[in-house]
Amino acid sequence: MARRAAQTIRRAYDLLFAAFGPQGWWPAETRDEVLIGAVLTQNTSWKNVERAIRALRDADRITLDRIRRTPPDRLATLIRSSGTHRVKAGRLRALATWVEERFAGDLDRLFAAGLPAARQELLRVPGVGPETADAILLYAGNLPTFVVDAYTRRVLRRHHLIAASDGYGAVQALFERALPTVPALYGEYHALLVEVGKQYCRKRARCRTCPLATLPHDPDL
DNA sequence: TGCCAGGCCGGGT
DNA sequence: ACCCGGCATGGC
Repeated sequence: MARRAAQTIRRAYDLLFAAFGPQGWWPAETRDEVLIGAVLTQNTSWKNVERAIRALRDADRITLDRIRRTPPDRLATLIRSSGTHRVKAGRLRALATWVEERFAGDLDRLFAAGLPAARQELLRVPGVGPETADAILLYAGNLPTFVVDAYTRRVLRRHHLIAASDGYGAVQALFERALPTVPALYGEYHALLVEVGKQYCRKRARCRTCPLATLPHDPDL
């Protein structure tokens, strides 16, 4: 039961890693960029986020400190390609302001609190939900918290490892019980799930040739 | 050509 | 405690 699910989770990692190799996530050059990208990619394809990141970089505003001091309208215009840009401009400013005021702009102070304290604090920032918080903690802070996103759910659902009604915490706990507590492993696994989701879960027909097709699954889920 | 993407929030039941 | 609409651009 739970034992079997854990084995499947570990087996799936091996299959995905064999198929795709190391992903080297998060795609960012600095820790600030991880936080920025984590907000920008909310319900948005990474492709559109890349444009926004590029615009921020070209405008020399790709740090939390510069974002905090950019007028909301100006910021919204720069990140327009990421969709829901006025909402995200506000969220970026809220996050940047919070890091400055609460930690004097030093992310080390946030991450030094460790889990679960840093997570609980992050979740109080408006615009930061569970996935965004976990992405920040894992990829910028190197803290072992598993990131659960829409692809993760879809893949696990398809392989009967979760129920449709399972919440974020339940899915996360499944991974964290099945795997050794290693941030690099969590990070690699999440990236692999996104990759397999993008390539094989969008169209039902592709499901057949997915690296995970040898595991029990249902393409209709 | 609609539908959806690496969510989150607020209001209504 | 769930459920739903809003946010919004660009790609397939």
